[in-house]
Amino acid sequence: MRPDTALGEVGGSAGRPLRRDAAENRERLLRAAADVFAEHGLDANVNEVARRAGLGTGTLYRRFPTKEALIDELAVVVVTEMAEIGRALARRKGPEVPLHEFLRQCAERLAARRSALPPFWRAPLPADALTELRRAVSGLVESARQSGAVREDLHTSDVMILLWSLQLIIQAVGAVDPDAWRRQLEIAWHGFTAPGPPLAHPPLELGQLDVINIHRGSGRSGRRPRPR
Amino acid sequence: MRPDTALGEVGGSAGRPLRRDAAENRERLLRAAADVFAEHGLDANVNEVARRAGLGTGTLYRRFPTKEALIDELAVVVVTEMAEIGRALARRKGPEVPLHEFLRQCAERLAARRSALPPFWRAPLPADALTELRRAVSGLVESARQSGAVREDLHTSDVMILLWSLQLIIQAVGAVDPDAWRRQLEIAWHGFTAPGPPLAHPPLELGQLDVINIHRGSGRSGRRPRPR
Amino acid sequence: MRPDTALGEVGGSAGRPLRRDAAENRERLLRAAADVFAEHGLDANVNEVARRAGLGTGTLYRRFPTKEALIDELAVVVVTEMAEIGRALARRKGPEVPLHEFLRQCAERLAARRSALPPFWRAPLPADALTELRRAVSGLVESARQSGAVREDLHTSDVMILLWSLQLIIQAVGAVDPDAWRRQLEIAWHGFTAPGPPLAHPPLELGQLDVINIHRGSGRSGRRPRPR
Amino acid sequence: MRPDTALGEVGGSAGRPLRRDAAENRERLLRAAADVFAEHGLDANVNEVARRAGLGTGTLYRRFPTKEALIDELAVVVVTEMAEIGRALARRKGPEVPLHEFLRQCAERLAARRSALPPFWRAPLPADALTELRRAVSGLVESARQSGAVREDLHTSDVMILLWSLQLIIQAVGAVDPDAWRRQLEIAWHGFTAPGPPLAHPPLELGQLDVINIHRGSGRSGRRPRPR
DNA sequence: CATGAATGAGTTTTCATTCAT
DNA sequence: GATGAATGAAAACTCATTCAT
Repeated sequence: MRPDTALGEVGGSAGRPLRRDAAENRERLLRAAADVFAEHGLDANVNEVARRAGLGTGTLYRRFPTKEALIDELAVVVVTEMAEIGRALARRKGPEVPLHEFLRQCAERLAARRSALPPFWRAPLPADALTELRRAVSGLVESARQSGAVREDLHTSDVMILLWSLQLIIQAVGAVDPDAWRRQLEIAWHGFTAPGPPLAHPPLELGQLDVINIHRGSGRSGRRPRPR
Repeated sequence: MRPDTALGEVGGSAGRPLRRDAAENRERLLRAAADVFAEHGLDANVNEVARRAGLGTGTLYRRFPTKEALIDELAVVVVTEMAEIGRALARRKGPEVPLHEFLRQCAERLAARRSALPPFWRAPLPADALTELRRAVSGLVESARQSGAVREDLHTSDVMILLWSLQLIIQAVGAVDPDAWRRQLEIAWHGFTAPGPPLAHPPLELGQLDVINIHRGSGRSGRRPRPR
Repeated sequence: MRPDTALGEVGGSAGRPLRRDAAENRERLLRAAADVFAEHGLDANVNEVARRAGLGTGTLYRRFPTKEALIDELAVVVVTEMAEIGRALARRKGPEVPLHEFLRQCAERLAARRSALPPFWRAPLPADALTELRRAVSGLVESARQSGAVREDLHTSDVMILLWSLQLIIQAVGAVDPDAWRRQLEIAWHGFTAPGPPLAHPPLELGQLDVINIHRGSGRSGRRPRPR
Repeated sequence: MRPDTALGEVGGSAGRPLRRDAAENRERLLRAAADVFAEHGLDANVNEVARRAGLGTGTLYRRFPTKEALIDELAVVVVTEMAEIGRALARRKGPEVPLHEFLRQCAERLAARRSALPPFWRAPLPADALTELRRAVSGLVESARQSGAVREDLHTSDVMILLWSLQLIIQAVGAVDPDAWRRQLEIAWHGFTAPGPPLAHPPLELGQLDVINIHRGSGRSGRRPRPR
């Protein structure tokens, strides 16, 4: 999926420590951050991230202005990936229901990236990334509804919430059963497709998903830069 | 719905120190903790909790030996409440499906306690409380299966996971739409009841729910009590 | 006597931050700690040490992971110095009794370092340092015995205990009479050299000196580092 | 020795908890304090002392206005005991050297009271108690000198310092060898009695022993009462 | 009088962020 | 550009002392 464009060695000529390319450092830091946050939670030490990336603290701060920004970036990576999955499936023609496949592939990616998930809880996510995802999901939901694959009144926000729930399940019990999400997705899909009278309760407005509040970055914790 | 014995108002008109009974202080602290953690997340300052309760830090630490213990207690309150709801419904005879009513009432309680939820994420919860809840849910699932209200292969762990998901939804978007969970529960219930072939994927073992890992309170900071 | 390499002045004229080398900071911290502990005892505030060194608390904790470690290091410096004095005298050829000279020089050093002594009480000292000292003393005692300078049954532990006593005297009354130890050493030396029947009571085993217990730093307070 | 005058039950008539006599409480507290301080050092918690005495904190504070006072009292008990030993021996007629016997009995008492020793380090000791001890020791030294049992120039302060050293030894290694002091006293006594030219260094003035500085109660630590 | 709950300043330690080298 | 030493505010927790019951 998303090509790791920045991963190739860019090399240098001097005999000293090969001038590492900025883009490569960025990748190293993101990978290290994913690991460290997965192990210790978002409270993990930012120096530990730098150390794990084999870089200095200063370098980390050159790439990401704050710990906040680093975490956000991790979340963006995940969300962007899911948006791309959605767009790819929308293009594809075939007999299977793209929405179903989308959920499966997303969960698969989430499970693979399990280490990068803690930040996913963070909200508000950078708006752009979320908007892309929402747009992609909307299209899939629309076409699923039109093909009669899911109930008439299924809403995009219902799918978004399912994604969140799957993410929760993967993060929570993935270590113990990496495939636990499959059963829950199966059940949830039954919920999406089961026939019956319209749902009694209205869906969440999409805009409301922006204010998701899981604590972290809302109830500001952490040092504030020292004024000089 | 069940009087708010655990965290509810404990009398007193206004005056000022109305006779600070130890038990009352405990309640004040739990209420304050619920509020503060809801506002700032579990990283919230413990002194803030004491201040909000109108008590000294030392008093808080007299009741709860550790920040950890305070948080756990908050979670236990919620879990215990749900177990009680389950036991009450199991006793009740009537036409409605107790499991469905159980989920509704639980969600209702969770929504009412929205401010007390952050700690609910914590795991492992003290084992006793969880065991009670699991036992209650098991009974409800069993009878629902036997009455044919839900699919044959619905498992207790599926319901537990749904509870977690509802909790997530309430915590995440409850501020913006306190009733958002109703729709999601409706959909999920359809998933539980929809007819069809057996689920392709096996359920989670109940014991595995114990190792849930959400990273909060693992990346602990601050003093640890001096070992004696 | 021996240049003050360990804690002594480390150059720099006046200006201000003269190039804060890590090693220099370490010395500054040790010197500050010696002073502060001498003034306020081992219960002294660790922040005060940092402040006295003109450094931030964090810097102190970068060099010494724990207050404990800082104190230990101070003790090690003193003990190591005494071991070196012993080794130097063992090499030296001459008419005087090296053991006597050793005691004199040690006391002289202790008196000069009076401000650094509180931690010396701490036990158990890091084993290596103590072992070195014990080995050096053993040699001196042995040769003193063979030359007939001291009684046949003088034991290394007797000398170690005398060192402790001298340290006590210096710490206790040094402020009021910096030379008080001279008289006590003189008396004690008479005790070591006086002829007569063998001592009626057996010496302490050397290993038993390891378990010395003076209670300081056992009644620990404050944060413990987070376990990794 | 010192009769435990206050130990008898004083009894009460009411059916409720026998009104414990104030004097008895005092004794209980002192005994508990000795134990606790011996176990944890002078930094030990004052509540622990009360608990060990089976009394409330308030009761402790009714008997001793501050922790400081409690500690001082413990030291006074020991010093007073030694003064009494001295006076008793001064009265006794016999062939043995009373000073030698005094040191032996003192050490014996110190070893027996090992648990009460930590406070003995404290200085300044309450003046009255020390004065008594000093007076008693002076008499013994004087008569020992006149009988020719010890060197001409032995000074009272030399004996006082020996007492301190013995105390140190007992406290430090008593747990491992309760009789270690016997050998050290033997050696020291040889130092007191060995013939030879006068000591080259002058004795400490007795008054100077008052300013002994072992840290604790000089470099004021601990809470200061909150001004109201 | 005795009790023990309450108090809050003070302690040790952490860690996001800066900046001299 | 990269580094990692330095920083110091903030956090969890303790405990001598007070005082309502």
